[in-house]
Amino acid sequence: MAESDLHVIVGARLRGAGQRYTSKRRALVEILEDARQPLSIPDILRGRSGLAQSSVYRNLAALEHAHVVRRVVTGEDFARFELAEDLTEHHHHLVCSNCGTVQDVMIPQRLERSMEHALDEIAEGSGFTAVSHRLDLIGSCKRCS
Amino acid sequence: MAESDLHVIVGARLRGAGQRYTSKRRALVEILEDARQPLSIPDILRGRSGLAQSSVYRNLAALEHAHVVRRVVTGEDFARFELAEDLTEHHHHLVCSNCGTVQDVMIPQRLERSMEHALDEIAEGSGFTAVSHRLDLIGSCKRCS
DNA sequence: CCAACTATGGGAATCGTTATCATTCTCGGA
DNA sequence: TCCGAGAATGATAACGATTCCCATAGTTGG
Repeated sequence: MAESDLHVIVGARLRGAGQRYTSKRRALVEILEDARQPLSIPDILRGRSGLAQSSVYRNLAALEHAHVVRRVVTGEDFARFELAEDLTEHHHHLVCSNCGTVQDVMIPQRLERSMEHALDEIAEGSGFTAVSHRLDLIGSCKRCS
Repeated sequence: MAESDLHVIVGARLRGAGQRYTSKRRALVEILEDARQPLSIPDILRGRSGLAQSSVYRNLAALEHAHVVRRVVTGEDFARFELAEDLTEHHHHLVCSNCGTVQDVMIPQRLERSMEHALDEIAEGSGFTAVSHRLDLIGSCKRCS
């Protein structure tokens, strides 16, 4: 996806939610785009967003509500955020249970497809309407093991 | 697994961690065993554990450390707990993004196996040592949809 | 029965996250 | 370009789940 396309799409989604696409929010989106893994608020504040902590929280909430970013739950005591999957690519996570870092990973198309198929059946059988799935590997990252 | 076996195993694991298996902790284990889905602390306090809130937290931490219970992260603002998988059965979760409930579900052995195989390869290729995996379906439960 | 140690409960402390509010900025209309 | 309404920002207070602390009660081994 071209750089400009991303901002056009994000802008459209924000306006659709009655929000503006300010320079601060653009900076936030760019920081998330450059990262190769979901970022925590401390990570983002360390970056050069030029945003106050309260604004980072508020803007991430706004972006999440506009389906631009997704909150990733990790078990650490703070949340992590990444761009929504339809702005990047469908992927999963390698979660290090020692240091808490999360690394993006993709799995073979074939497996992804057979998994989705099976999950649809399961959901249906349980009267559950599945919207998405989340597959994380828990273990030790290269640095910790 | 017979009822008594469970308590024998739990007792052994706790003693192995230098802890006692008190009646309060036994009550906690039984509440988790009877539940068909991971329970939150409020859920547990509503039950008849007879435990103070601080003791529930402390005991769940002790049980988690002894590998008797597992903390389930859901994105709600409180955690949920379930018995460790080797005390029950390997399963996954249907997470309702509306009301927050989590329902246990099992997936076909065939898929489970091909998934594990693929995940091992992926982890290895990334220098990651996988210990376990987590597969959740996100969507709307029967009651909410 | 004692002594040492662990568990318990209540409440204070912690810390990530949210809400509040005064100020600043932005966009559209005149 | 200038104005005004509404949105965004930043500093700080409030909130709530979880953890910590400590005095008391219970348990275990000798």
